[in-house]
Amino acid sequence: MGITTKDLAQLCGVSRTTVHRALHGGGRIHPDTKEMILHMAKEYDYQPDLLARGLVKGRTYYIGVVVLDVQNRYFSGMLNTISREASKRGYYINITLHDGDQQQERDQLTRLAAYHMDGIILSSVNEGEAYREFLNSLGMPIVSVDNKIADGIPFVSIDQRQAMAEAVQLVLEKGYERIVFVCPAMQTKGAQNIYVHQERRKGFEEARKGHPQVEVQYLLDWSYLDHIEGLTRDAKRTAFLCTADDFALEIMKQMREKGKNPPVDYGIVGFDNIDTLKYISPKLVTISNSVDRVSAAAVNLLFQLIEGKREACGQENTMCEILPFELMEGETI
Amino acid sequence: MGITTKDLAQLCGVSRTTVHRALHGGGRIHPDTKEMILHMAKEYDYQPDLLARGLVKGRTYYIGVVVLDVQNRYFSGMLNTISREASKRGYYINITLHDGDQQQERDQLTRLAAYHMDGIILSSVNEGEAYREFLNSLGMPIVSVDNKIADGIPFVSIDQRQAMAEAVQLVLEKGYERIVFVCPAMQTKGAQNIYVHQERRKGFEEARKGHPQVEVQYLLDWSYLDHIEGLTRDAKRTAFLCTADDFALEIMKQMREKGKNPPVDYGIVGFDNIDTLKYISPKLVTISNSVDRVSAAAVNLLFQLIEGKREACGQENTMCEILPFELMEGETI
DNA sequence: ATGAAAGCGCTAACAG
DNA sequence: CTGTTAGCGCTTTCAT
Repeated sequence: MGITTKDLAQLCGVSRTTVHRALHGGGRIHPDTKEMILHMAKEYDYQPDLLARGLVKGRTYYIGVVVLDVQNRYFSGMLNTISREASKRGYYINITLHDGDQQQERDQLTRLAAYHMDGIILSSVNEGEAYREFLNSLGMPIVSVDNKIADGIPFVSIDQRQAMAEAVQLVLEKGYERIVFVCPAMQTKGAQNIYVHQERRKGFEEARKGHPQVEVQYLLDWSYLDHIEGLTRDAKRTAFLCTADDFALEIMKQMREKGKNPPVDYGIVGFDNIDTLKYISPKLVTISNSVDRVSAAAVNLLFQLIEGKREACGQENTMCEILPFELMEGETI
Repeated sequence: MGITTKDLAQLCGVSRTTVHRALHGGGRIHPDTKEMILHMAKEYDYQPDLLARGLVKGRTYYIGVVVLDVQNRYFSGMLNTISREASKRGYYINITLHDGDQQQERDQLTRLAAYHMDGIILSSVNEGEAYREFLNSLGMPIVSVDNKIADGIPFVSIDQRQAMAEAVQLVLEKGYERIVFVCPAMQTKGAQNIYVHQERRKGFEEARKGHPQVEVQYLLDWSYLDHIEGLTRDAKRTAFLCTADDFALEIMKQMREKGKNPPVDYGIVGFDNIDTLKYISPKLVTISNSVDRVSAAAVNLLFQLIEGKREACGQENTMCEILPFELMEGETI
């Protein structure tokens, strides 16, 4: 393709080592030689071969990012933040998708390791001890976002349970008599990042305990849209509590077609605060997952691991960061 | 990190070449030796170093994708399609963002070239002869999406002009008396993929020619939202023709706050058919950019260039594909 | 101040 | 059927 250091050396009548010194400033080199070499380098548009450099240096200044899907608003926000944070530090990112497939996630990770990524940010659909072993075997710094994979794997997240509990609190304060908990994601084990949904559900269960007078219904599979209307036919004031904004949007869309809208006909709360919401009316009550902050924190943590060589996968002290969330006001409750 | 072929050779008491043969099946090798080596490879979880392989083979089975931003619905759709199409063929993608910055785009491309990507899919904010030179100097197959960069650079797109012309036709048929052409993207040269907007504008100009009785207004800068209301105060039936759905959504949002909604108070048409629209009511009339088809075609074209070695950057015959678009029915006109 | 030589891990051409 | 050798392009150590 382009010109190599060998070619440059020949053109300048010096050795490759000298060329290297001119380009990187190591050791003593005569100013004139240096200038001449740099001039030639520019002249012939020398570009270092990054594969070769990576091979010998053992680092590539790349961080690998493995997520489910770029089309998901949540992930695309994350990728933007990660990309910018990384490039501030002179790193680039290599984005790959696992599409919710557990094996694909493993494959992507081994490939990224084989390409000598300096670190990994991972939104996993795997978990457990065996997977921890696997991750450790890759021998590279890894930070998990949202998902607690296993003890010893650093992760960054918000307090999902607490967030959901506050949502429940809000709904109860408004006097709703029936809560429908919507979480179809749990059905497809492995095809979603189910950990966060599990946590949200736990938060829900804890919060409802103190309020036995409130009726609770669950919609836990992908046919949830078929049951929405039946649940809003009687006089009981009903609120839908969804573990993701997407579910809430689908419900609102379907109800609107029947001429029913929140907060008059029913109440509804989402989760994540995806930015599609800014175009939606009425404004959905939701919880901001603070994707920017979570992503930025993940990058920071990863760089500590990479550069400070802070025990990447220490068994004892799981490094994790729990960040604040925010209950977003809206018009649907 | 892991084990190398050298280690394996030592462990098995053979040469590295034999190990290589066992793993890749070239040449004659004794079945027993092969089995033994493969067994050992599994045992010690051998993973080839992809940097080293790329260095020697000159190919990485990676294609680089350079786009403005992942958060833009249009690009995220594109990335999903490209990723899936590529992995069907055993390739992976390396996604990088240029954030609308012309220099950053160049930098990303040179870096991707330095990493020996086998090909590039590019949504550019650059254009012209000088840039063509630059792209050619990279010496790798490149396909541009949407944007005709220069003669000789293959590209894939829909017929933007024709699409916009049809939108104009539709608006006129509905009897609107004033058309407001909304295209703030043109203002920030270099910060958007302005080529497509230019084309759309040309399509608009051509289509309006035959209809001098219709009043035409332009909103061509980012303060467009400030002028919306003034344009809908009189009795004239007004339609907004936007060069992107995002602009249309912003307008609808603002108007809704004033209690005005399409199609009663005004008409509005978007462009791109981003998938956020499915949650929006009333349903926006728009033009489907067929992002899936465009992306898939781009990947196909790129693979023809990569594998068939079809003249990557032939001056004479620009390889381009113009795909069909679709005018999407809706309720806002 | 400069150069020679070795090596990263893999592949490929040529011997035996 | 197997091994030896050379080389991808870069960095690094040790000599001069």
